[in-house]
Amino acid sequence: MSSGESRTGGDASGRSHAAGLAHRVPDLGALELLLAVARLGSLGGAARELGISQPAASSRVRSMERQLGVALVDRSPRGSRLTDAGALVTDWARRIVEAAEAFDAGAQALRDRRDSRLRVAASMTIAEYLLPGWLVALRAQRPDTAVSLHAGNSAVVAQRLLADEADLGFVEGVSVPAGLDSAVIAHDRLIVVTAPTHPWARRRRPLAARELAETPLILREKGSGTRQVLDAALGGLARPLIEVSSTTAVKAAAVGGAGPAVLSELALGEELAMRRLVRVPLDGVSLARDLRAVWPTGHQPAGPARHLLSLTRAQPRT
Amino acid sequence: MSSGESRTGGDASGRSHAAGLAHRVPDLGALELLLAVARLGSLGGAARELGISQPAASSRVRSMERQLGVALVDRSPRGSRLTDAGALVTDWARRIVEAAEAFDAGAQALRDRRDSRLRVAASMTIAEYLLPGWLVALRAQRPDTAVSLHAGNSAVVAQRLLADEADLGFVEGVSVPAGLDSAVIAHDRLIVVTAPTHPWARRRRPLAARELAETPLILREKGSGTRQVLDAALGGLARPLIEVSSTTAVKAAAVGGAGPAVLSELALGEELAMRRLVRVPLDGVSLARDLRAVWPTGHQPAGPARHLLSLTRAQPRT
DNA sequence: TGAGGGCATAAGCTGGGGTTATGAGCAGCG
DNA sequence: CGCTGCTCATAACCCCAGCTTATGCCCTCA
Repeated sequence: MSSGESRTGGDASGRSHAAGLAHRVPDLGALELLLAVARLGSLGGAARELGISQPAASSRVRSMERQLGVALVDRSPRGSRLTDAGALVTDWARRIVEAAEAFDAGAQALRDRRDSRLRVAASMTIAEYLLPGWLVALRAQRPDTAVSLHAGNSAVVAQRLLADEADLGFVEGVSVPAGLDSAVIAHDRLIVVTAPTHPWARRRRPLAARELAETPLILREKGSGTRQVLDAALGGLARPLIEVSSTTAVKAAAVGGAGPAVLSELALGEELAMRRLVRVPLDGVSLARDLRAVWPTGHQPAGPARHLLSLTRAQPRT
Repeated sequence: MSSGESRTGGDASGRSHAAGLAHRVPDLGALELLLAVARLGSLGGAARELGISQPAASSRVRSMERQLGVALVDRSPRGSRLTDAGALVTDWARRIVEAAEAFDAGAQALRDRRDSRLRVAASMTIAEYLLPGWLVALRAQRPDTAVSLHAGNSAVVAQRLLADEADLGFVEGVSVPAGLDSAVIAHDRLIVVTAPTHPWARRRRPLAARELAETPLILREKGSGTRQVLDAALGGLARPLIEVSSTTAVKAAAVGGAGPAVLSELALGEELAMRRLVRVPLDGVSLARDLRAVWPTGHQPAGPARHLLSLTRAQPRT
């Protein structure tokens, strides 16, 4: 423990800010409560909706205000309305709660494995970024559909479908595995990104295919959908600088300045918006790829599978 | 209680699922812990990083696994690695934690009001959707910059800047208030959306400007940036079906099927992706608008203001 | 074979969040 | 004009989730 003590003083380098997040952000229950208050205009009403007592709600909101150092609701003898700051906080809180809903829907699908009526197999990128949203939507419309989820690469997805261990699959590879029918549900594109400090970040002239092929890149492992597409586009030439097994690890390496990386734009929303990574324009190579729903040839999706499929269509191009 | 029971049937309805979210989703502390375990490959290491004891970390992860009904980490005598399911869960968890970081950065800015070195005034849409991300990035680069935030419409932003109550402003209106210099930092667009059940959702032919002007719409109140742009584009003709004072309320009404709504595409990411709302193509009207940073004429942003400004540039068009 | 890192178990404390019971401010109505 | 009904606040009490320290086992490596 003494070693622990001695370290504590240093306050964990740059990460000290993130460390106490949980102490500075109200917990999910409190945020849900705040949303309910916003919607219903009354502490007591919100309490009833969440199945707790009115004093509990009152004290919880109060302690949230103390924690944030900001008045969130105007209490009056005939109801409670959000303050200006409260409205803003509530909007930010909603993002957390929505992320939590997606988490919940996903986690439920990982658990339900046994008796589920709809068994889904999906590639990692889709399972990470798209599926939770679909599951939330599905649950909203058909709350009683138990879904199970298995994530793996294209080969695994195909295998599970053909072994009747899954009813519906999603793949992101460049080709559709044999024995499966498919429908395109969205378009994705791989993009080249670097840390803002990298020389390429300031390039104006688009990168040529050859340059990309000749430069060592941070990449997903061979066999991943992302890698397949890139190799195909470059003619199998992609040179790995580092090879890692998750999108997250690729991003971490790129943000850390290890070098240029190639990633699905699906995975890069936040990083691009916050400029932790910047996109490098590319010329002469098309890294577009289709995201597809797949199912065993002949077995048109029906029932819950068909319903989920209908939710995934027409991903808008913003 | 009994009275509570009887009422519950009424409006809770679809929302019943959301009620217990906090019981089904691990709290932020647990999620942070999971991320640390993923990054460090060891429970004890993660515990040290978060400043808690190793048994605390162990038990916390265990109870998280119990709660989710899924094994998340493979413990071995020489470290812990995520299981496949654990990797997926961790990725979903990261979204929650990121939303929480944005929340925290925003909340901090609402609190710091007093002694802050950088005072920001922003329009609602920007404060809601863009600013928290910028603040997170700013904090990552300059952890000691205390920022304060005041949200209001363009007029309020201008007033605060001119009264030297703010150092930097952000507006979304159609024109730049007098006395201010500005720089375009991003492009936004208003779009027409309806619930998927609305007849317009199935339209193939784009909507003409006249049709839009003649149809009663769910709108933000007069004076809001959104409304200004729409009125300008239609020649002051927009007919309100319902007028509400927050983006959220507009979305809620639209999702509920009250009618078509006009909203910033910034506000609609989730809703479009999950198809709670669908976009109606529009023809002959340009609802594009610039988002601008503004400051008192002559007072070029310097110091922290300049730095924040540099983070906001070049919002990528996806 | 002993040192060290990693995880688990056990026993005990603390506090946040819950409950019930009660009071007080304000609106609307017979 | 005072009752009824809605709101929120305060007080006193309880419980358990999550923390701590102390310990032990397992495995690896020098």
